[in-house]
Amino acid sequence: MTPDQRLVRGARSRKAITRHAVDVASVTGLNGLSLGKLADDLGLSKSGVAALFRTKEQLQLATVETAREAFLDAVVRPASDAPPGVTRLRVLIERWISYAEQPLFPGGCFWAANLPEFDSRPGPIRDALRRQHQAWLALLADEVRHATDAGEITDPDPDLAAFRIGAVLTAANIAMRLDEPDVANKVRRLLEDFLG
Amino acid sequence: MTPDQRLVRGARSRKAITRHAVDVASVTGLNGLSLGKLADDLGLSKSGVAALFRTKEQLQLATVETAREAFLDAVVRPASDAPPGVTRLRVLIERWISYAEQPLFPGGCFWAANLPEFDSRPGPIRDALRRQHQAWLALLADEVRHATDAGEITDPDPDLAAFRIGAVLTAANIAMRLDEPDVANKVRRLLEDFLG
DNA sequence: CAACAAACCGTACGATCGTTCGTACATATT
DNA sequence: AATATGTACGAACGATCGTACGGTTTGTTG
Repeated sequence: MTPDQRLVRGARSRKAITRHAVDVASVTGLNGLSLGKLADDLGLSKSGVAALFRTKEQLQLATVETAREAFLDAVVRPASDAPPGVTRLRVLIERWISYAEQPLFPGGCFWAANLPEFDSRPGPIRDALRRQHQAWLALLADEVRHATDAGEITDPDPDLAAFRIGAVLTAANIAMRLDEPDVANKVRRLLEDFLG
Repeated sequence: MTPDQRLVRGARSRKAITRHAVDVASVTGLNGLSLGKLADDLGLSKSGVAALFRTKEQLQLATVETAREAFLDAVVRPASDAPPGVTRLRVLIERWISYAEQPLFPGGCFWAANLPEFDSRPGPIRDALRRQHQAWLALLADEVRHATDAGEITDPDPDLAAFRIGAVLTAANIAMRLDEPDVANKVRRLLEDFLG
């Protein structure tokens, strides 16, 4: 069962395209993507790009998925080395701040950039973005739960705590994008206040 | 000095167009605006709309300004009846929740929808949106300052408090747009916890 | 009355968009 | 060896975009 090299090639091309599309979409939004632009940027033909994803919406969906993988690699996976509870929570937050401060994507947080554009437009793209957003909040909530179970902190509503953490982080992303000073420390103070 | 009726007419037309443009932009974003679409929606000609605003960017800027006025009418001005400090802060927050829950604009908060789209794109639109965003946070901070000066609450950093309130509110807007349940009460609990 | 200005329209322009079709080539399958 | 599949391309399509020009109508100013 040797792998089909045609499919391997295709998968590699798709990945290269969506990885670049993530960068573009973090600035211009998923709607700002254009097949011609992407093709030009990568030295491909427009029809070639269009053929790999049968429609633009599928390109956008694949882009969303690629963004998720990059986010997991940069933020979530590194934190899984830390012990559950408050310390892992701290690593997650610290990683997220780096993710926004030395931007993994040139436009900052991918979801902060694209959720507002699609949250009022029903369809598979909104569904995918919402699913990922909820997964991120659920991850935070789980860690808060761990922390309360271990007695590290006391919090009556882990879901609410996760909502609050997520709110501060995405607000921090906007503030950084608007070139406001000292945002990272602002966030650290707010969240340390919460964890202490 | 009777007013020039031609200019009056023009101003009224511009207002009608930008008021509709605000609604559209709250869903599709300011980039999703199109002269042809706006003209069709309002029964005008594309070239007529284009002539009233000399360029699309100026239409977008006028749209941003119209959104600001509508926001002031719906959220800020009603709260100015309440006495400064905690109670006015409460009215502001309650008004903002209504503003997002029974949306003044069909796509929810105008700035939550458009700031992420322009925060990485230098230019007059980003500048205008940022100015308004900062004015909103400054308003919240001023009210927090009033409250601490009056001894109603104790808070070492009103700017940080405003950042926190704004963060929770915009996160609430997203959550509502994603059809999550009971968001308003979530927010009320978080902010009451802060004000109490 | 003459000159001007603004609102508004119809038309047309170049550009860009997503999509489709036919084709060439490499790889798998039978 | 014959057939099918997937990548990639060039060319062309209809649609839509922002903008520009000329002309008509209505109101203002000299």
